[in-house]
Amino acid sequence: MATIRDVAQEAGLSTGTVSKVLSHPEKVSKKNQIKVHEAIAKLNYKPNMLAQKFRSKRSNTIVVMVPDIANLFFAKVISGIETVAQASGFSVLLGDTKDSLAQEKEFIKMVETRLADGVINLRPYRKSDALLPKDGVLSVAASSCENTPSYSVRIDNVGASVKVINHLLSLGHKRIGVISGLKNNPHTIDRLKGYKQAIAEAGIDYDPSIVIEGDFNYWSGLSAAEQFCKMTDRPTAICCFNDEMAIAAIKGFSEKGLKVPQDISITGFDDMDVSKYIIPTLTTVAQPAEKMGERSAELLLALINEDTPSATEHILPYEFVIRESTAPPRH
Amino acid sequence: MATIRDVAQEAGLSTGTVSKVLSHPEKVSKKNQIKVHEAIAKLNYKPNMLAQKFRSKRSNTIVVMVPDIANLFFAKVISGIETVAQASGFSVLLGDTKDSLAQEKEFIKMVETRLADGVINLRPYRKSDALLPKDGVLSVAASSCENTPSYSVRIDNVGASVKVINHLLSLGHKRIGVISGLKNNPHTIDRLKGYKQAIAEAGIDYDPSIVIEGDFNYWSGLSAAEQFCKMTDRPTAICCFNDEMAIAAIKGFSEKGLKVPQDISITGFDDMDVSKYIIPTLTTVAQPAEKMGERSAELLLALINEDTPSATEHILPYEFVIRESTAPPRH
DNA sequence: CTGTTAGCGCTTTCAG
DNA sequence: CTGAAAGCGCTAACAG
Repeated sequence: MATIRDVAQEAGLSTGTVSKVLSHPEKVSKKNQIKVHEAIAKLNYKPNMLAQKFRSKRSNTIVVMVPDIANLFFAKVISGIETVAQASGFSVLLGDTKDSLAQEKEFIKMVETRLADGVINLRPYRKSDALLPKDGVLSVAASSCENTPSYSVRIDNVGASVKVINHLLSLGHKRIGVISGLKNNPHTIDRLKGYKQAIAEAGIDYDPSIVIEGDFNYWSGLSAAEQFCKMTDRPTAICCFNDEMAIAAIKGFSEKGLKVPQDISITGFDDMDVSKYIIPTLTTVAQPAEKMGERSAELLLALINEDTPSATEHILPYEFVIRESTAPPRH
Repeated sequence: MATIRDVAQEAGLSTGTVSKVLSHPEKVSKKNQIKVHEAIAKLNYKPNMLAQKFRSKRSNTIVVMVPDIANLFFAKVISGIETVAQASGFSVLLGDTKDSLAQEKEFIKMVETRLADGVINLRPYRKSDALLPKDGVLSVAASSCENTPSYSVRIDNVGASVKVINHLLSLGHKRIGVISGLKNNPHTIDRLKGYKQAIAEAGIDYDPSIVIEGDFNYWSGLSAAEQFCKMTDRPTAICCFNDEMAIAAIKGFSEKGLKVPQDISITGFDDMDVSKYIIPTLTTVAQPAEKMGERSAELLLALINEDTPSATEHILPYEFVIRESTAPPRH
């Protein structure tokens, strides 16, 4: 394996000059630049980046921690991060934490040990369970929630939730159920806050019996739908806290002979691709996933370059998409 | 930032001993181990992994090249890779190539420059467009196709395709259409080969007019369905080369008033999660995505450890899942 | 078991 | 503009 010294020897120059040709060619005479490039070609020399990074104390790498990479929303955020990172010559180290705090610690250690320059966390978290921010660890939270204790990028979950409920109210729904995420999940908390706020404004009392806890996965949506079917005073509309559970609910109600949206309206959250494919297409809140990734990466790179970002919280616009799954209630 | 020398000084020992405590503690006396750990804690020392990797010439990193990370199938393969890599103390560097060969070259360079020990490629390729294998670059192809010129992991695409068509034939279908992927995509080639093989065996002539080229994306499936609707001698069943196009086709036919499966049967490929959610649920070929990722990682790690893997081609079992979207044709 | 020492391959002053 | 030389922080002989 050829080293810089071999190249120097081959070119009849010093290692310092060769190094300069690679990083600051304008400071080397044209003649010697050519000599060096010829030697590099002849020896098929590839600089050892590990040595380069070690020496220059810059890893040019960021780590992205994700609870579950096989989740389309996260995958899209990551895609946005990659775009920005690549454009700046940064690599992204993927950290699939499988929702384990121990794993998160492991990945944070990567930046403490200089393997990476900073970290983007895709798990939403509040002060209580926050491993971040941490001294000496540059970090930003993507897809975060209210009161995130560090640089963060998110949508206004509370506002989006209010918008969904107002849409249902305006269609004439009075009894609106919820399939939420896990109780202590930050997104659940924010979206539930919006729900309560909206119905309160409409003069409707909060009825916990029609707020069923899900876990953002398909099966929990299905089982919630079954529970709703058994109710004597069933809601005429259900607001689901993500698309996956909404799609499951549609399936669940259909199987019990209820038609969506004629018999019951359903809304989602996220706007996954499939949400425009299914029958009926889903009314939902579109999060700008790729954009959120891009912004997070820009923020982190700014931090790494010791710029001070303009703001701590970056709240991106969402879009409320009305499709076929919502309609006025039968009376 | 504390270095190993600071720790050595604090503990009243040499750097060699400190280093050994970290890597081979059994070769150091208990007493000194304690001293070292105390010094580490006191100084909040974190070893510089960049120096460590540089010195030991092992990056303990693999790069995964993926054409599009926001594709659930790939995301699942990656998840499998992560699992195995993490268990062996390896990190995975994510390389979203966005289908660009130039980007692939960039990522391959990472292993040539010792930033990574090897690479897993998720884009299927043949000899013609192969950047890999390459001297000095350990690599394995995950989700590959026939005639992949390197270590590879895949399912038997030809056989799976035959199975799908035989299922449709056994239901009584005689005119079976195809929505394929891009013509020169290796998976398209393998699956089309299976299709031709199966109808030939059934004594049916190949009719290119009912084989419509898609691109594995939703919109191409939708437009193909519309083309089929216009045909006077429309097929009674359509074999789609992935689930996304199959789901689009179901939507397309439904919009034209055709019922699936009563009026037309549809099959997919991949078995994405949504395929069991949609209405009707989709008959499809389930690829063991996570397993494929795990196997690929195991293979690459073996290569890195200079073991010689048992085989070059690893063909994993697929599962043919019969659901609601296929039924006998109306006559 | 412990300390000493010689680098890994590269970048970066600093003279010339 | 170029070369010589001093390390970056760590590991791995080797000698004691």
